[in-house]
Amino acid sequence: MNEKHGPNPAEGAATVSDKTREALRAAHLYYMQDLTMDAIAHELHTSRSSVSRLLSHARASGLVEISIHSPHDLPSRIEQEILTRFGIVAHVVPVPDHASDVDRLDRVALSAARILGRFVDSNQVIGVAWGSTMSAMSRHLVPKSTHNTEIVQLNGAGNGRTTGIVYASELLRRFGDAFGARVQQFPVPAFFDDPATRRAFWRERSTQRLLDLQAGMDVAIFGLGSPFAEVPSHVYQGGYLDPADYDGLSREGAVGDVATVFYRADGSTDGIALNERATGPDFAVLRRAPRRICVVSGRAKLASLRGALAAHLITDLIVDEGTARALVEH
Amino acid sequence: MNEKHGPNPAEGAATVSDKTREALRAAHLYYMQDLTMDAIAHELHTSRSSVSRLLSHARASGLVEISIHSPHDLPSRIEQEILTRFGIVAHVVPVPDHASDVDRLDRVALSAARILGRFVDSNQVIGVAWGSTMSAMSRHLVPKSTHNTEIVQLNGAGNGRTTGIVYASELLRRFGDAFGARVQQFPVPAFFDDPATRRAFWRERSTQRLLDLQAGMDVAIFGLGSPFAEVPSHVYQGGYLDPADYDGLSREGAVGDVATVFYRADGSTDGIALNERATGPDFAVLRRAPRRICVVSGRAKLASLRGALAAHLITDLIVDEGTARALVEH
DNA sequence: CCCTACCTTGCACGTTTGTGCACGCGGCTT
DNA sequence: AAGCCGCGTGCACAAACGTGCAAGGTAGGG
Repeated sequence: MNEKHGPNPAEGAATVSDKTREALRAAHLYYMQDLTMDAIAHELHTSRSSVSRLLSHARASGLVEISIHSPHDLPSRIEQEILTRFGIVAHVVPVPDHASDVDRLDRVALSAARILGRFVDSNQVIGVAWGSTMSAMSRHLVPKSTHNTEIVQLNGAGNGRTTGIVYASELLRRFGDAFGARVQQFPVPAFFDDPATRRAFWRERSTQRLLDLQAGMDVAIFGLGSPFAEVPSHVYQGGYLDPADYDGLSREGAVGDVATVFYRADGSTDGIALNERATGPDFAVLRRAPRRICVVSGRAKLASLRGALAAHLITDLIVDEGTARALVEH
Repeated sequence: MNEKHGPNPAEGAATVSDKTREALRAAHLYYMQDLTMDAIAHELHTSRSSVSRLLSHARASGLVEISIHSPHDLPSRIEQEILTRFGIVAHVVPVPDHASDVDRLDRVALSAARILGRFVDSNQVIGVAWGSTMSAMSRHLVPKSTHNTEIVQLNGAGNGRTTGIVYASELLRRFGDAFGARVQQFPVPAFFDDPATRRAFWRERSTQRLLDLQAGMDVAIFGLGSPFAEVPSHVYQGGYLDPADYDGLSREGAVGDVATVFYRADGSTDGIALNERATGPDFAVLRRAPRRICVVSGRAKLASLRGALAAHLITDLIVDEGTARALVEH
């Protein structure tokens, strides 16, 4: 309801850098020297609670980075298997089999958000799709300061009448904030009603500028849609598609989509009529990005995932354990 | 009450890798997904205490790595200053000014041990000196598995009648264990009584082999001795040097030593008689190592540090804050 | 086969850490 | 000037965590 903007340039500049400096020192003392927060509070002439908060801040703002290395002599069997079978790097997120789908998605998204920092760097163009997975991720991003990096929206988000999902602009803004990057919105609906409108729009110079950015992406980040799964992705709930569309997709054998562009189990897209109205990048464009990070959770998306792999859309996969296991089981 | 779930009824060799695997999973759940230990215990079908121990193991064995990045737009003033003034990379360890010398040394050593992992890698020869600083470090090393790496003792350690300091062999063994590296002992006293003995010994083929290794070091790690400080380094306490030696050092203007080799404030070593009997590598040899990591704590070693800098012995410095500050103050 | 020594586990307790709340200090508005 | 508002602080309590200890289980040797 309220805007929490407030860089506060007046006295904020000194304060914020001061706080960071203290947080840095607290982090050193806590993580490098194993002091208790009490001891740190004493050294910093403040209270223990403030130290607790300072350390929270240090973690949340990426001053402290916690990474997990599996020893080289003990590689994850599944990740190894995925690498040899599909030629992509997998990050398998451990989630118990009995977890609910929403739990699973949250936990995968949280892990993904924390891994993401490794892929993002200065002077990059980063494409971000839009969906429930990306939305969950956006809430947990660990900031990392970069220069001259741009966040580009990959597909339109249509109007805002969604089911509690944050709007695309909010999502993009979170990515931009986390990395100190400029954000390029793509103010179009998820699907045009008429292919002709799309084509016309695509000829606009402002659209062209954005498409050019997309074509030069260094990193793309996206989830997968799976239109015929028991729990359809949220793109299919917002009223973006009507029964006729579904019939069409079904007839054409579509098994999933990436940023509103649909594909079949073998990765092909030709002849899927709905794609003429979609707003996401053509796969040929998408594949020009050297790193293409896909975040998936839930066995319901297995068919989608297989299709996306067949289409070579993925170079790095972040996936829950159950789905990963199902993927490598023949 | 227990043993409700026996995953591996028959086992033995698998237990250690099993434990690591579990620790890895626990670490993922704890550090990437922010679950509580309780929740993890439930997912792993064990008790909370076991999870606590599992996570301790994960940290202690280097499965989990915690690093601290100061943001690029907020570099530590002191580290920056040292870089421009001396051309070396400094890691300043925050320690309150009122800390005792032993505290200071412990805390710097702890930090240094945790930073060390960044410098160690496979297929390297790593020279390690011997002293109270290195001893303290050795107790906190974070394991990192490497292949074909060797730890080489830089200077002799004499007999074992030391003041509660672990013997050199123990110290070296700890380094070797931490990195899965072979250890090359150097079974000689810290100082020979007679320069001729040293020269003779140096001609031995077994000694030559070790000297060759030293000459090909990739990394050297050492503390600094400061013979004339209020609290002399432990090399000067073990009865290695007698009053005549001290007189000689004093006359020659020695301000410190690296691995038993003494130098003056300007970094020169020529004409310091004691060096003829020392067992550490000549500075010309030492300087062939591309990375030379020096760990220092306490203002008492400031003169030593200045001399070592003048001699260009250091490429990476790990130092407590007070000493760092004193170093850059003119 | 049994015994012993060692290792692992879970429990119980004390310590350490996270967080809602009330207070106090500016700054900004009226 | 007064008052409101936002922010940071410390307190107090609850939650989470670490660890000594004793019970049980395993391996290895007699």
